[in-house]
Amino acid sequence: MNNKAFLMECAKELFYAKGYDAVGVQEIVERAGLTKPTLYYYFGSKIGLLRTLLETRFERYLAQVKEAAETRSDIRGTLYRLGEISCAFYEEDRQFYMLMMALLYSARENEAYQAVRPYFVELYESVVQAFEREAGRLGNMRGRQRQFAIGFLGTIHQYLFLQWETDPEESSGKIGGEQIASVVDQFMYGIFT
Amino acid sequence: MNNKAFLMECAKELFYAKGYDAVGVQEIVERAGLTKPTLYYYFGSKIGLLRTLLETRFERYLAQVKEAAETRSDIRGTLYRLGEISCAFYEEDRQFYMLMMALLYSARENEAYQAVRPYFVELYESVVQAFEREAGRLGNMRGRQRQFAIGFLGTIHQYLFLQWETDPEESSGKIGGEQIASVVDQFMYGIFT
DNA sequence: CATTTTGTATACCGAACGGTATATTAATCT
DNA sequence: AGATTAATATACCGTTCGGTATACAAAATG
Repeated sequence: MNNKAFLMECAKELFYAKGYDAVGVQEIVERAGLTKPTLYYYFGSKIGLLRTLLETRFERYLAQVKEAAETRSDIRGTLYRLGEISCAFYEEDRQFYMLMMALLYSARENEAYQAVRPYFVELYESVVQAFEREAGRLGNMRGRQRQFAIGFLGTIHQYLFLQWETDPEESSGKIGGEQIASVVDQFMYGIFT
Repeated sequence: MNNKAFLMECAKELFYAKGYDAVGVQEIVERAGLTKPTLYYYFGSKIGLLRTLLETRFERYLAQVKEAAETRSDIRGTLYRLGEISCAFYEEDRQFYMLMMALLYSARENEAYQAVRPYFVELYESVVQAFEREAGRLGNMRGRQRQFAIGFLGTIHQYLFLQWETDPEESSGKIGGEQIASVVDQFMYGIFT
């Protein structure tokens, strides 16, 4: 790994562990065994580092979500696919996933929040579109597409959050297709399934 | 309002707006028109201030939740009551509610996270108990009480989060009983209601 | 081989950080 | 009224903050 990628990796670990604001530039470069000017050479600023990190990691996930949301299928298949993609994204780097969530819940005024917001807006809009496209086949949704979209993403996330609380390290293996199906079904048909 | 309460109020606003770590003690006392030793007189430290804030605001909400979770009723009634209490808590002080959520999603190592965690654990356990108590009447839950509890809290929260994104200021009035019922029903019976 | 570009380090900037030793004022108690 | 306690302020501590001016080395380019 070159120094640029290594700085991003170190920064991610520290941002996850302590929160973006609480991590100093000095701390990042020390962990990487480098010095400050090197960081500023590659990223220009601390927020520039975060932006680059988001760009290189979140965009691929977002592209997959968009594709799944636009692909014509039944609603259950689409939701399952979305669940699958999200779980894979979580599995790929649990720390990064949790970092994203933490940033999403930080304050509006915070520059770190402003850096992640566009990604989540796009993510959310993609899922809204999926529900909207299915509106006809799904019966009268009474304009609740937005509620469903945020509800579904929330349900998936809650499930991953529970996984995380139970098993922060990757010790108990990957999340299976059955588990995803169970969560999708709970969302679609409620708790009596 | 006395200076102690005023300091807590100012701190809450700043913690909400910028995040716990990013707010300086100096900043808090400046907003309150006081000085640092006054803050340290009342709270001992910055984290002491946060702890006092949580104690005075979260405990009442938690007590209500516990009572609702322990009161014998049908599952729908219990969930509705929990929804009602959570919405009221949100309405009472939206900034505080969002601050709690932000703290919950901050890093494990962070002292602010460690300060809120016990409250959320208790909250979560209370709801698990409610599901467990209903297990008999609810059919075979296949040990999914925990999944349901976190799923339910997540669904409620997602709804409030959507409210917040749509209308951060309290402009469009209180959340009605119908809306709460709609969310509870979606959780219980899925999206085809 | 000379020059430019890329990558990295030393050493520093002013500002803000959390926290405190000490003094002073205002209120309460005896 | 005198003593005590509660509440507030001035001025300071050492440390760390994000960021930079400058220099130097290695690699690529002519």
